[in-house]
Amino acid sequence: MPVTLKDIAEKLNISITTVSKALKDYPDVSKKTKRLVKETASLLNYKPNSFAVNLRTKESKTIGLIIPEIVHHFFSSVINGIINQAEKKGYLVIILQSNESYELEKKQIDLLLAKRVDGILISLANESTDYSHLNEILNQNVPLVMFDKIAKLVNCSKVIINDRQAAAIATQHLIDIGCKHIAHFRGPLLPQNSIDRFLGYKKTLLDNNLKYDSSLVYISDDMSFENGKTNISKMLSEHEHVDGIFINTDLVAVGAIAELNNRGIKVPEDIAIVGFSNWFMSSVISPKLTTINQPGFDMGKQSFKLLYKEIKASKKNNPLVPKTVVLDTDLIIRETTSSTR
Amino acid sequence: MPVTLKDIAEKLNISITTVSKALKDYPDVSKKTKRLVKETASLLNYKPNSFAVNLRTKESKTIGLIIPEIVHHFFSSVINGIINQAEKKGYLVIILQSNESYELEKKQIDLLLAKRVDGILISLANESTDYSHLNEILNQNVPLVMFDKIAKLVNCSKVIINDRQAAAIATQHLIDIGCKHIAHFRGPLLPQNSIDRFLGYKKTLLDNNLKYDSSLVYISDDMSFENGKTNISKMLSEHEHVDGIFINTDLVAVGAIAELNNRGIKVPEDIAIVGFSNWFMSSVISPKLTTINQPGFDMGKQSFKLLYKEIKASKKNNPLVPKTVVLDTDLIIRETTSSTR
DNA sequence: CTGAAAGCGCTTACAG
DNA sequence: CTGAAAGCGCTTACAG
Repeated sequence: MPVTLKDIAEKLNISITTVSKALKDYPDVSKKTKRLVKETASLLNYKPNSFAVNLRTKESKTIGLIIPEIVHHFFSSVINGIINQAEKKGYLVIILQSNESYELEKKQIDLLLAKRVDGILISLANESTDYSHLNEILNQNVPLVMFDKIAKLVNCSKVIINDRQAAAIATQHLIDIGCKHIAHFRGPLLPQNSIDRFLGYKKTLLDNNLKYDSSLVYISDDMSFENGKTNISKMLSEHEHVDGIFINTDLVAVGAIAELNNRGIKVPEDIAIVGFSNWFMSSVISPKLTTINQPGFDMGKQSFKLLYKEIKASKKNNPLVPKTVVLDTDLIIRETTSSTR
Repeated sequence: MPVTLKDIAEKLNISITTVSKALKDYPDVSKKTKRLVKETASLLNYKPNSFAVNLRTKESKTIGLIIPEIVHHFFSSVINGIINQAEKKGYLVIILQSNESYELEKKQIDLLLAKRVDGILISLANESTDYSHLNEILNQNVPLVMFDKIAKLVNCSKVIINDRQAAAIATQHLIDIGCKHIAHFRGPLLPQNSIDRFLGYKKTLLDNNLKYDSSLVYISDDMSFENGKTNISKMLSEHEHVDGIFINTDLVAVGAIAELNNRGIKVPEDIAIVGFSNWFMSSVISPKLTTINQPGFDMGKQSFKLLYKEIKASKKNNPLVPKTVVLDTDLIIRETTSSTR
């Protein structure tokens, strides 16, 4: 049986109240009593029963995190940033994976709300179009922060990168090294970041007086290695002059490069490529991938920090005005866009 | 304010007791009352207060997971297997990262015990030599299952692969394709799987009447890409005839291959390589890496299953005899050991 | 079939 | 400086 306040009180012949106050350093307890209580507590290896504390204080120092996919370099970096920062502030993190499914995401939010976590961090599933489950969180006054894959219309704090700008920088880089016919492998239609990267690509073409041709835009349904291969095959059968591709995510880019290698098409001489995310893998393949570095760890850290502030504020019944933090990205130039291989 | 049993009771003019029993389908409540209570509960959107339930039932349906590193293909697969299986059984998972540090691991175990999780899953940090923190878990009668990086001497259930056998198969494969001077890049000295893989390598050499030369064994301190490059450099400066290397983990192998590529040394013609883990990356580099496939997802799944059984048993005060589950691995032959490139 | 009562282990407003 | 008491929201043994 675990030791309780009662055990300490009985041992010292004082009240439970005094024991509790002594342990929490209330000013109205004598030094002597405090010393005695603390000694006894550590002697008996007393640990407060968190279940009771939770019930009394109505908080569990636990937050929930829902992520589309854990086995994913970017997201696991974000997780790392989150639990790192959370631990510093004394919070634990329950992690759930939506598998890009709206239904699962919804169920998991219910789970976390039933669990009465102190706050929720979420990166949306690609499938999620309806936001009632997210508003449900806000209705219950549970602090919510969205990151990376967000819903613009939900009124909560967000941590994102400037996808449109990053995509513009990537596309401009292809133009700068001389590409004239630039294709784009985009993500699914719904996620905001997939849309923004596409818009950044399109705008940059037009800003440079290059023609935008919608048939040069290919969709990677599940953002996989295979998608990269099939998109390349499709593209090559439909277009002859493509000399550069801006690809929504590194994994697809790696698949694309593999297929180009197979076909003996030279990267970057025949077709230059820029990816997105800066997975570790990208620096290890041949040729090494030029890509946009996305600060996963920092995104996790900032997301928790925002959530933490909201938790504090909501405890004081003093809710914060939602805020959007935009993190910097940078272009990492490697072999798939440099001719000095 | 969240709805409580009391709210429902007052609305229906019955007792809290009856409401509670009706919701849990106790047989001694009339059908009519049950219907009424359930209707009202769903009308008011009643959710049991988990804090109160935890305090009463002394369980939280939450387990803790400590892992050395999250941003790691193998471990993130294990996490995936664990939370997947846990969710099916109605358990949530709190994840912590030890960063391969013994001190952190110890602190995190304290955290989880203070939190009174229903059970703990752990894969040990490389640094951990002392096991008192693990025995502390057992002393408090909290179910514990170790996986992958285990301590043989701790008396709990375990889920592992047969590292020695897998290493033997990898080494034998190098011998079978004709290698005569086989080096080994091993992991740090402490972890059991690093020891076992080394032993499998050594034994296989001897079984094949090849000489075991300890100077052909190099240590990768932090199992990094860089370790692979520096080990290769060191090895090439010390030995001339090496024609095969069995490398403890894929990331190091990828670094090794990169360095060999840089130096114009042909893989597998000059030096053949077998890795360990089957990271996604391994099938994407050039040449593609022959490796041992380690079933991460399944290891997570089995670990949770074992823990779940122990939780059930310990609730009935009927503790299980610790059990070790050994999962199968297989050799994936790719280009770094095949001459048909 | 229904309900009063005890109790899980804390915290804290209040009295002395 | 100390402590009795109420209460957080449930569950369940027991009485009727």
